[in-house]
Amino acid sequence: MAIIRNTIAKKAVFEIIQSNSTAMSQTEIFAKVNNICDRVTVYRILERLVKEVKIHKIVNINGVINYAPCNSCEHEQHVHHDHLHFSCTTCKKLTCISDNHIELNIPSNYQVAEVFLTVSGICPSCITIL
Amino acid sequence: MAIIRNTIAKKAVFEIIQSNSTAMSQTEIFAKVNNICDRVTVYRILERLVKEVKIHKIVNINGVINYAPCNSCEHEQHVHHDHLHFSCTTCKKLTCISDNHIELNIPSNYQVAEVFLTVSGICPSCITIL
DNA sequence: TACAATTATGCAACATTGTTGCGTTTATAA
DNA sequence: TTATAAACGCAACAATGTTGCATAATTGTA
Repeated sequence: MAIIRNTIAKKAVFEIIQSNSTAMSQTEIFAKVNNICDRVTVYRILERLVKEVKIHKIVNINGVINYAPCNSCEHEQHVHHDHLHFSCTTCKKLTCISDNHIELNIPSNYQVAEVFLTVSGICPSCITIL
Repeated sequence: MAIIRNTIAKKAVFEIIQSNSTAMSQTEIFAKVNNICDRVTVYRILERLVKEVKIHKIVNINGVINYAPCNSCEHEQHVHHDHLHFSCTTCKKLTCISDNHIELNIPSNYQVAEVFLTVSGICPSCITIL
């Protein structure tokens, strides 16, 4: 069985993700990590944090993978029934919005793992700039 | 005003997308195009078809952009309230599933453009293989 | 405290996906 | 048939993500 290590770089990456109000891409995270570790290491740390269910992956509308802390993930199924992601087409930021209910109507021969509800548009701060 | 041309390559790409049961990536489409045109041309054709609202873009859970025909897109707002995308983690195929209702509860200071509802998991054909 | 085991890292190289510039070709309207 | 703008090919580039392998670091155990 694998022993999980809590390294300096891993702690730093997790801290960065947790303290940010929006989801972050690997590029953004690496920029904030201040050369504490290699680019590849960031990828590997993110992979581990996802596996440990400390963060989760969200794809924004451009196809860039973003990471957000898993605060409200108490349920083992990891299905976010009240969780929505807003993907801003202007600043490309990905924001989590709670209190959204989804009713799924999927044929029973599909095995559902995760539900991603992403809304594209313009976020409040970009609207005010316009 | 731009004149839209219906070239051989464009017709071929559209035909490929329409005749496939699942959404397709640029790579898959290019593979089926049989060297009728360049890789870059496929990208440009896809871009045009999206602009003409003949196909639409969907991002699968890996971040790869997929394209599907726009059959049920009658409404100009282009918001799919009854449309869901199933992203298979095994075969990576993206399938459209209808008859799903989403109730959105987004703060009014956000300007919504499109809604993407993607469900990851295992599709029927991959379940039977397992 | 020192050591062994194995997890984690750095570096280099590569793979995939998508984009841009520019000169040439081609479809369409007149 | 021809002019013109749209579409294309090619080459080069950019961004994002992955893999292999040798080295470093952490943690449990002696």
